[in-house]
Amino acid sequence: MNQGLFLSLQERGLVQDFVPGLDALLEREKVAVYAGFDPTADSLHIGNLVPIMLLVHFQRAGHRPIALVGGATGRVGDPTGRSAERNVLSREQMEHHLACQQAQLKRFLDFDPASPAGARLVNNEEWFGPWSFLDFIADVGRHIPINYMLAKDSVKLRLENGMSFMEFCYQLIQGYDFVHLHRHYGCKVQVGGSDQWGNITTGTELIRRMDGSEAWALTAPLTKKSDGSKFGKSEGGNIWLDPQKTSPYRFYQFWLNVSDDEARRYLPVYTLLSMQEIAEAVSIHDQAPHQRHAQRLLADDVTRRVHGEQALAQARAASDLLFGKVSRDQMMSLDHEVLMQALEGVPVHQVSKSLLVEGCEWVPLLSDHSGIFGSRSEARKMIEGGGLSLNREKCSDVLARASTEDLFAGRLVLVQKGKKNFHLLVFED
RNA sequence: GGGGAGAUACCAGAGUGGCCAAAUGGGACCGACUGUAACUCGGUUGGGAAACCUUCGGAGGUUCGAAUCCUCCUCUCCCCA
Repeated sequence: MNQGLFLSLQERGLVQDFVPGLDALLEREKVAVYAGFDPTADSLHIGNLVPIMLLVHFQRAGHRPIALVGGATGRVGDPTGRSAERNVLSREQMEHHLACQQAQLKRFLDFDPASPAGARLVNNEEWFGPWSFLDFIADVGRHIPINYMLAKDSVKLRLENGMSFMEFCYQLIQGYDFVHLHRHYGCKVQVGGSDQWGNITTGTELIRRMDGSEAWALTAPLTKKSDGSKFGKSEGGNIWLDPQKTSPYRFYQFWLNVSDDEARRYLPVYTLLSMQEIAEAVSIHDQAPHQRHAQRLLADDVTRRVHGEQALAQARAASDLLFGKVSRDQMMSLDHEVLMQALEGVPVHQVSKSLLVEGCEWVPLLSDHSGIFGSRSEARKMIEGGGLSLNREKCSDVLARASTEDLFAGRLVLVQKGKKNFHLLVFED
């Protein structure tokens, strides 16, 4: 616990690059530290979690975090890691995105204005909004050599295929954010993902040239999955923090499904557990890898922090229902409310109850009537292959007919296509 | 502007008059195994219970019969100006 913040971040695998002297600075004084967030979507996603966790660690060590949402930078567009110019968002869209992201950030950081380490939330639109282009190039542009800007990877890589002047200027905009925060909030450190290194150092460079003052930077390694594929995506796309976009159940499942190796690496990065606690957990995990102790710990911790205790409980209940050893009878006896919560996010298909009375066969019911299967053959083949379960009981008879006995809660049937694809069939009057 | 090659299912890619709903590989999905894993193995991958129907860039044509031959059109790639 007495270990310095910097060393502890290093130990957790949160340090990729840093400006020398940062270590000493953090021991010497309490500073303000900022991280920026791009308003490209109406929710943050788990890729944003790393810079957020960095800010959290800083705050816990008594430093003041500043979360910057990029109203201005969002209008320009960061060229980093992009091969083509991206679409520009409308102003209304961006306002909406910013508001959503701000609300999410408040879950992680303590914004108590009375505390010396109370977090601040700023929008760079505030200082860029009223500024004219001429003023900007006169006040800021004169201080930076174009060779310096051209040398950045984000620019170099794009010179071949061309990039707009707007995107070229991006690093200056972000760089000036740092200058502004340095002047008005005494911000001395910027943190971000390692892809932001170029943009961040433009900021420290500007501070040096414009104010003759020193500033520091720290970047965290970009999280990569062990197979090298991109982190934060699943079948359904990005894993968002917004429960409307990624249900707590999906979110929980994402973490629960990471590999052993990933779980080991993610625990220090995405949770606040001490290294000792993590070491103990990993040791328990290694004794019985199939129990996936590490994944459970990770999923519990992250889901709890992002979605809260209640959502976590529901996500776990849903996981038990869908993957646990819940039999048909047990399921039938479950409380309707609990069940519906557990099944939140499962696609719902409505069909007429009259089909049931007629004793309709399952095959047309699951294809023509509900659209769960694209065609009858597909449904039939799935049944023949043993891949269909109704209410967690395998259905192997192609000619089976639906009856009222198959319903739970009077009107529902849980259809399971293979192991992981669930659909809820609702019989309407 | 001139010459050549090509367009086949989710992708890649065989097939050049009937045996073609179309080889093979990849992907995807399912099953067994398993840890809601990896690996491996097996299956499925246009519709239809079936007869059979609709598909091989588009539109016509030849033929008993066309992915396959002919005509036109659209698009792609390559070479020469």
